[in-house]
Amino acid sequence: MLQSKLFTKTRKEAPKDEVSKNAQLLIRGGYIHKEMAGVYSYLPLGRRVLERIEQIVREEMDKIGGQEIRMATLHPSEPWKQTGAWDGVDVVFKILSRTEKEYTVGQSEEEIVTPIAAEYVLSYKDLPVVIYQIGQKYRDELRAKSGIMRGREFTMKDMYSFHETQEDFDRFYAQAKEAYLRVYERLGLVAKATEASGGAFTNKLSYEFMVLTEAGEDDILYCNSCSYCVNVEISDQKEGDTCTRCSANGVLSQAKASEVGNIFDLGTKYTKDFTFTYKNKEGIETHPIMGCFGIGITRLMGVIVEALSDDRGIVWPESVAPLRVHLVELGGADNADVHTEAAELYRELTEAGISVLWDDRDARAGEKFADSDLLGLPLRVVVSEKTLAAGKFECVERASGHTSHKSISELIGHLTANG
RNA sequence: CGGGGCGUAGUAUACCGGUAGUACACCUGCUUUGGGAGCAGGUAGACCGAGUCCGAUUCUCGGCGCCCCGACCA
Repeated sequence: MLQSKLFTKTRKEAPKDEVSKNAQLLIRGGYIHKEMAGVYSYLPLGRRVLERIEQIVREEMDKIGGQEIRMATLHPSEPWKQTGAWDGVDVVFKILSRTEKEYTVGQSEEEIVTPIAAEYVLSYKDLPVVIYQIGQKYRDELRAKSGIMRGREFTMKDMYSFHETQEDFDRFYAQAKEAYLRVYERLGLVAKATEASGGAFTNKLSYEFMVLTEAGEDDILYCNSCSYCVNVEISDQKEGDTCTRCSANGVLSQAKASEVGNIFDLGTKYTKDFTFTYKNKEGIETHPIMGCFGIGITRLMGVIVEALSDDRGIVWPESVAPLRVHLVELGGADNADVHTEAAELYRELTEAGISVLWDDRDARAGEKFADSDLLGLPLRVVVSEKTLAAGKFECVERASGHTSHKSISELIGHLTANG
């Protein structure tokens, strides 16, 4: 990708109506565009990041048997009235058509997925079923805030599972928990599986997956010795208390965190609402047990920026960076050899399957470096008169600042070995 | 939804009851070239409506929008 052709530009200053770090940096970098409070469009670089996050989530969901679907965005009001959400859940958007017919858009999609599953699950032999989608969600929040971390429109992976027995549900629930932790690890985040309230339909606990960040909206208590972590909303303990779950007498610390996923036992709430039954081994109509598993894709993107950026800009982990290499050509407009060398490097890297943003603009070094820091691609490779003379390119890792000098073959070897 | 704040070029800001200045960005030219360059010239702006006033971007009221705190977030 040529930076001179990229239609977005960086800017020095963030718009004054954005206070959150994630929105400031993402707008300055040209990753996103604000449409209105809580609603953002994702521009070429931002879209690439989202797609990479989605792909990691997709791979991990597929590994535990998830089958991806895509549900409708526009929904009839009837199923929402059937479950009580139309009048009972105040974040549900209500749309009135010109013929006065009522519609809504999904804020979570039990109302849509349950009837779909019911159509195909007729026998205990058809269970379990695990289906998910990655798509837009809409919530009529009274107040959007924190940039892309809490909007009225956002991207979520929502997965639903249907089971014959509680034991089978519990087995899958444990698998899902592990899959979630793998997702966050691959994204370069440290997430804690946090005990939280189970919501409206169960007395059981649920897990929220929390990433420690000052930008978060939740407060959690976590043990410094074991993996125990709990949302303060449901905890009767406090900071400094001894952890009751671990054998090592760990101490609880309190911290701000952002919820980037949750997994719920829905019991038979929805399968009963939609009279979804299957015939069990005895031939008796039975309601499946249902689970719901969410991951906030756009929120994850915001959390990654919040958690990993520094005072010069964004620092993308290798796993989600929009492109791997920022090829920065210095003085190429006045030195044809530099430009030719940069073009050659661009060609070879691209042919080796490595994604490259080539800063081929006629701009000064300071501006290019500042832009490079802001955009936050993992590896900057500089081509200039200096590097031509040295016969090696200057390679700087964005995250660590570590600098090395490599030939084309060394660079490609390095990137393909770690790719 | 309660409370607070803010709406001036693409972005960030200044001043002002007499129609607006600066910086960056953008366009033209020259110089410069390893950490957001310099000079010269240029394009571009008062959220909407009503009121007060000879005159409103400025004051008042209403609307809309945006931000923050809180509440809310099955």
